[in-house]
Amino acid sequence: MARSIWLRQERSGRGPAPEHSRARIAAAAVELADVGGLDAVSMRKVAAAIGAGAASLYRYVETRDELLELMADAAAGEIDLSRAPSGDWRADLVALAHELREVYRRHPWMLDIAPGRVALGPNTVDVLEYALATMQDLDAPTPAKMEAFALLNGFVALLVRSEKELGGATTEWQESQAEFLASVVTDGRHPHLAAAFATPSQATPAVADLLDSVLPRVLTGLLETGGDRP
Amino acid sequence: MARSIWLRQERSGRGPAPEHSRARIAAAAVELADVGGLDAVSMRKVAAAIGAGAASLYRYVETRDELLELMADAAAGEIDLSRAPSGDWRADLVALAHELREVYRRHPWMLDIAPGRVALGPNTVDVLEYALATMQDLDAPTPAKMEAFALLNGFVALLVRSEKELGGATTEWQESQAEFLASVVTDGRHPHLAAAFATPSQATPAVADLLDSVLPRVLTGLLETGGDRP
DNA sequence: AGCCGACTGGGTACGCTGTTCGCAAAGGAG
DNA sequence: CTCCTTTGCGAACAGCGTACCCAGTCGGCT
Repeated sequence: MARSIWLRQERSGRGPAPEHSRARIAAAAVELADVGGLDAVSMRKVAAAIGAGAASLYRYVETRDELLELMADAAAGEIDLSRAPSGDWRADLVALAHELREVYRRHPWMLDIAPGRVALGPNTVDVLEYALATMQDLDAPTPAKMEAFALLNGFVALLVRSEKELGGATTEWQESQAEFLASVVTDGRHPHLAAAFATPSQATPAVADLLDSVLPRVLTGLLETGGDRP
Repeated sequence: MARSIWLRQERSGRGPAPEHSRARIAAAAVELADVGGLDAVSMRKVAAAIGAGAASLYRYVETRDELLELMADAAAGEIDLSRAPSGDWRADLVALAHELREVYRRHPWMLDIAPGRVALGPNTVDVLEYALATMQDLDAPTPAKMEAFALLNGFVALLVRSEKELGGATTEWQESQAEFLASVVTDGRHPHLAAAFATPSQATPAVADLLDSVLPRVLTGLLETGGDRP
């Protein structure tokens, strides 16, 4: 069984010192991904970015997936955990969600990484520790707290994903999607969908910030088993 | 701009009749993915599965992504939409979520496809139409209903993802993750995490079915703007 | 009836990918 | 000073998505 990259030390003592560092490699990879998406993160390109040969990268990382782990954890490291928990766990978690959202916005490729494997590294674990600290006075079973954290993460990812799809420049792909949708709307067999598109975008309330409106409700529902009402 | 595959007709009239069909191709690709994941869905393998040359696939599909669209829509077609809306939109949406979850469970590769591009095809659009029909008596702005559907989808995906990670056979990767976690727990700098793992899994309530417990709350929060309470 | 032109199937090839292997060079430990 | 571990990396391999081109096939028009 292969040990996690975080359990292998960077320097092995003997032999020549490595010319690069995990941090530098991760930074280079993140930069590439920020510009060209995850597809731009190939072993050859990352190696070239730090001025190394492609095969040399494998001295630092066992597979490409491990490189992605490095990147994800580097991104998690951007979250500011210095603010002490206020005592209001709901507010603290929502604040954490905001912070997380900024990370997702800065590094959209995280959306293509996160779903698959959660991949905890040192920084990710620190974030989890912070979330648990936030909930320390809350009387809820530990698994529920874990689920709450996972849900928070997934919820934020979902939000950023949809805001990336809706807003922003209209891609060619979106246009062809819209064209198909138009043909569906006019085929007569989808009345509700047609009605939905007939309304003149009735004063769209600027997509209320679901982070502040819905997330607290979700967390409450998940963590406060007390006074349940249907 | 390239037209959506759903706007191009399968048969072009002139010339020899195609030897295969989109449905057959999609079915073969789905079968491959069910067994070996999305990685097993290569143009060459799919082509071989239907007894064709690799290059021939491009007569039916413009890119591999379009093939994935075919697959996703085929999966969406497995959802049973025959039950008429009951009048209780919440119950109907939860039932739809259950149906959706079965699809995700049957076709885990959907989890690696859905996040990126929502990719509406004929079947997907039918599901959306059904969801809207379910909410027709509900007095909420159309965009909110759309968000609710997207959220429902994302929520189900999130759930299936976590149940796939937690349950099931312990992979080698999970073991190395656990090993790292153990080292973190014992390093003394993560007290809350340590405490979380110290509790003897206190009567884990079998991960209550979040679909029935949390989803209705989320939907309520999103769609019922009335009597708001902090 | 015959032919033209549009269409399908698919072999081949290109550039890219992740990864492995083997070897030369380098430097700490004894 | 020597030995042995470790590093860097050129070359190679299998597999990928995709473009190109040619041969063969058939529908529609004349």
